[in-house]
Amino acid sequence: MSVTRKKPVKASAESTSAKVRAAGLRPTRQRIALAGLLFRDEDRHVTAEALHEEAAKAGVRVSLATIYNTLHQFTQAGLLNEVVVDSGRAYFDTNIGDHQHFYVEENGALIDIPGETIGISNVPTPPKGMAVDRVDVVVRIKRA
Amino acid sequence: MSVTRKKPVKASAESTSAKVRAAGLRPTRQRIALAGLLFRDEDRHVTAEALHEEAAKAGVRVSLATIYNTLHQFTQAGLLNEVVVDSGRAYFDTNIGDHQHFYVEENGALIDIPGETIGISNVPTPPKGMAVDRVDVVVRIKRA
DNA sequence: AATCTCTTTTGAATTGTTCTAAAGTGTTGA
DNA sequence: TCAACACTTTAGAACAATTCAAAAGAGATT
Ligand SMILES: [Mn+2]
Ligand SMILES: [Mn+2]
Ligand SMILES: [Zn+2]
Ligand SMILES: [Zn+2]
Repeated sequence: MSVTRKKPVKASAESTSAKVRAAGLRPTRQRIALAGLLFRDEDRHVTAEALHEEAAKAGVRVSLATIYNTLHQFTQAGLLNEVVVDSGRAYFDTNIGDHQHFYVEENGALIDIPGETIGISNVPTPPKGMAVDRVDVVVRIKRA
Repeated sequence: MSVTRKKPVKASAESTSAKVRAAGLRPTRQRIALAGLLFRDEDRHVTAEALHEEAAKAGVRVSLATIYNTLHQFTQAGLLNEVVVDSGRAYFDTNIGDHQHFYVEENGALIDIPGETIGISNVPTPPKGMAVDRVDVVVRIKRA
């Protein structure tokens, strides 16, 4: 049988608030609204600017500074992961499980590659006194 | 016997100029000086700002705009590779062979991992109409 | 409700990079 | 050898992404 990861099908405002609180953060209007946008459906990848626009469209007034604060707090709380694929802007990922990405250089889109898919072997031992924090694999793709 | 990659042991001003010319670029004072710094010894990883400071220390007057122009031109000419490990600044690598990196988050240092070391298998097929451009692996390390 | 602490906001500040347009330099071929 | 042209460099402005500061606002606790 295949190991299927449970997706949060539909998070209520209640559980959203609880999720924020469980992360050790006060469930403020802004944090609840952003968590609602981020975690209501499928896993997703957002930039600060994109989330800001999305919030605006959803009628939620949140400053850009708060978007940045929130993304970083959620990341620190383990609710989000940061994905580094571009030396110009930061992406945040609601999929916090072990997985990799396709990165479409042309339009900046990220596509998840399930964690069991790619095999990575023989990662060398880090220099003395250092330990592996994380191994990131980015498959850059472009129009064939 | 082991396959040892040839390192450019010591590039003369002559050959540096030739290298720039061979890349289809006019061997200007700035480009020759920067190529000299970049390719004289071992493979290295630089940021624009770091190369700018290094040039200044070496007594070469080059504007930051020229550093950026040159790094991009060298990259486009295949003399350098860009390495994406930080969403805040761009790194350029004089090692253009297939290889991966350790990235020391603490101080921004990059350490090469030879191309034959890490094994990557089962890279999935990209979406229709797309092709793999490159697979990047970054091993993020921190103090143990 | 009073109070305390944590948050949000606005706008300025910073950082990294790109752009502009004017001045300078490499190349070519009389 | 040098004029003429194309390509380069430069300073500084402009931009984009992100962070910071200080003051106003809002959750939590009593
Ligand atoms: Mn670039
Ligand atoms: Mn930036
Ligand atoms: Zn992802
Ligand atoms: Zn390298």
